[in-house]
Amino acid sequence: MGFREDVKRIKALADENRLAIMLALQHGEKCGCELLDELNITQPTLSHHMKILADSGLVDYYKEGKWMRYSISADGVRKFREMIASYARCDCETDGSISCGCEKKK
Amino acid sequence: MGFREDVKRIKALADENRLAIMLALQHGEKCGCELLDELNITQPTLSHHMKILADSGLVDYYKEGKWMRYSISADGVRKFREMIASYARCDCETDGSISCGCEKKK
DNA sequence: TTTATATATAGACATCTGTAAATGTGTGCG
DNA sequence: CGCACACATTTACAGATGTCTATATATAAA
Repeated sequence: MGFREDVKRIKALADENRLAIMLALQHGEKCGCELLDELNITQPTLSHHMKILADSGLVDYYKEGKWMRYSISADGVRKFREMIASYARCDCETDGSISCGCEKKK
Repeated sequence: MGFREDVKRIKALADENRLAIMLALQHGEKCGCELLDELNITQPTLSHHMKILADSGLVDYYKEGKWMRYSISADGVRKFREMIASYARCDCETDGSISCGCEKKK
């Protein structure tokens, strides 16, 4: 029972501004100042959100001159969706190959 | 730009106990007292979490005698994953049929 | 009816979270 | 160098969230 890391990653997406950022990045790389133009938040707040998204693995980044270039991590979003699917699924979707150690009681 | 409802649904999954509950329900219906045995929380706290999961649409429920029977909502988890995928995806995964009104600036 | 069981609600409280103002760091230009 | 721009960090604070205790409601059994 160690869901802490998954909770942290899910929380990365559990914010209106961070959802808007994910959409804004879906058509390619952008720098912080471009994102700032699209969101009604201050620069420190954006910096805060980008750190959370980057830490979660959903967003990649690199520095170019004085700009930070942000982009969606293809691998990050794929793994994220797989993680979500491991919790948000029902019995009719399990393939039977996954052991969970559960016992029916009574 | 109204992500409030999506944020609310994502937050429903952003908690360690609620993740544990989703796993506990993956093999079929359970009542509250069964879930209580598996989680180290008090009954009011479980009641609180079940309300959040039910409100999000991830969990179905009905009352039978003095028991509340909880189960994963097949439709709920499917729609949830689709919602997640609309945010957690990259350019290489878009099919081009989705208009977003974005303009390339500069 | 009394008692036990299952669940919900109300209230209090500590912690977490998003936000902005102020400040610091780094880069590039003149 | 001095200055402007892009971004990060620190600090403070209001509001949200998870948790419990206490209490209420509902169902069923004795």
